[in-house]
Amino acid sequence: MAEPRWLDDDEFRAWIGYRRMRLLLDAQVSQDLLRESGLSAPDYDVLSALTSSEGHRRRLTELADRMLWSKSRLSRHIGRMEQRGLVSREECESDARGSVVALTEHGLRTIQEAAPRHVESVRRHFVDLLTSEQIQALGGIAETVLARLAPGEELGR
Amino acid sequence: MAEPRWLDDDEFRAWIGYRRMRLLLDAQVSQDLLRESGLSAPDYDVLSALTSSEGHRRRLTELADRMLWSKSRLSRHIGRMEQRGLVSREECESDARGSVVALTEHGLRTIQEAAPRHVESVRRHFVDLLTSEQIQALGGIAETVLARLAPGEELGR
DNA sequence: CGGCAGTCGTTTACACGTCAACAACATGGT
DNA sequence: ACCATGTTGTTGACGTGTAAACGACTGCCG
Repeated sequence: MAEPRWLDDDEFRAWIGYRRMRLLLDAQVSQDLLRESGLSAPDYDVLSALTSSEGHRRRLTELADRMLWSKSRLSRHIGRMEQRGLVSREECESDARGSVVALTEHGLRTIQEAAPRHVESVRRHFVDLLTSEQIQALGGIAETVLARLAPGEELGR
Repeated sequence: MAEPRWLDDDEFRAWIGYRRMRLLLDAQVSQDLLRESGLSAPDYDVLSALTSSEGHRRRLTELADRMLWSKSRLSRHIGRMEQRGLVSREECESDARGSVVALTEHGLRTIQEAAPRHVESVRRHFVDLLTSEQIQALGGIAETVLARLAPGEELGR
């Protein structure tokens, strides 16, 4: 095998820094979320995706695709969240195989209370530490990398 | 609760972009690693940390601290890697409670063959897509965020 | 219509991580 | 030397992710 192009110092710093940031930042934000709102990060993602869906409900496969989760994973997770009363399963009218996942009243209140604290946590450990130039740079970096990994995806609100 | 400072468009783009990049980039790089070298990302991290240790061996707790892993996780993972002949456990001379984890001949060959392919994968999906300004910016971002989460850590080679 | 490839969601078996408890040992003060 | 306290690495119980197989159902083509 030909000698590869090893990473130079800047590249190494960026890659290792990214990996370490990913480890610590996600752990910290998840911990805050769990302590302050009783939600795991995946819980929050599910509730968040449902909140921004029409009628606060969505087909299981649609939801899985949107979240980039496997159907299996989502099915299991929805089962657990259903036990806790955060979401509910409904039959799909147009397809007898299908399931529709819906936000419950309790789930809605939970995400509404969790969201502001979560935003504060993200600010505390991340956004507020960076300059607006850095924020823009990171947005551009993510966009570039994702354009290759997930063509045709938008980072819309 | 007072109305929180919601994220503006740039901040939202950076945060969501980061989260989605983390999801897809790590999945892609891990998949390459497993297909090309038969190693999981955690496997690679362990081998990598051992390779850059004196004598290709290290106390279990030291290794766990360095990797930011729990001792439990490392102990279990070392057990599995031992089964595959990648590492071996030795008794510690200076502390009868202790274990020393050592790279085997097979483990060394494996990481040496895996490294160039892994670097190529990181380049393909990440480093080579970015300008040197973006690489430097990301290094700075990670450094800033980590300074708060892991005070007194260095991103040394 | 009838049949059949394909999709939907669930489930089974397994891999892997965490937390808490544990035995074995180290360490420091008296 | 002795005991209290803390550390080390492993383990059991558990929660959660994946891959593959599955039954139920759809939709299309002959």
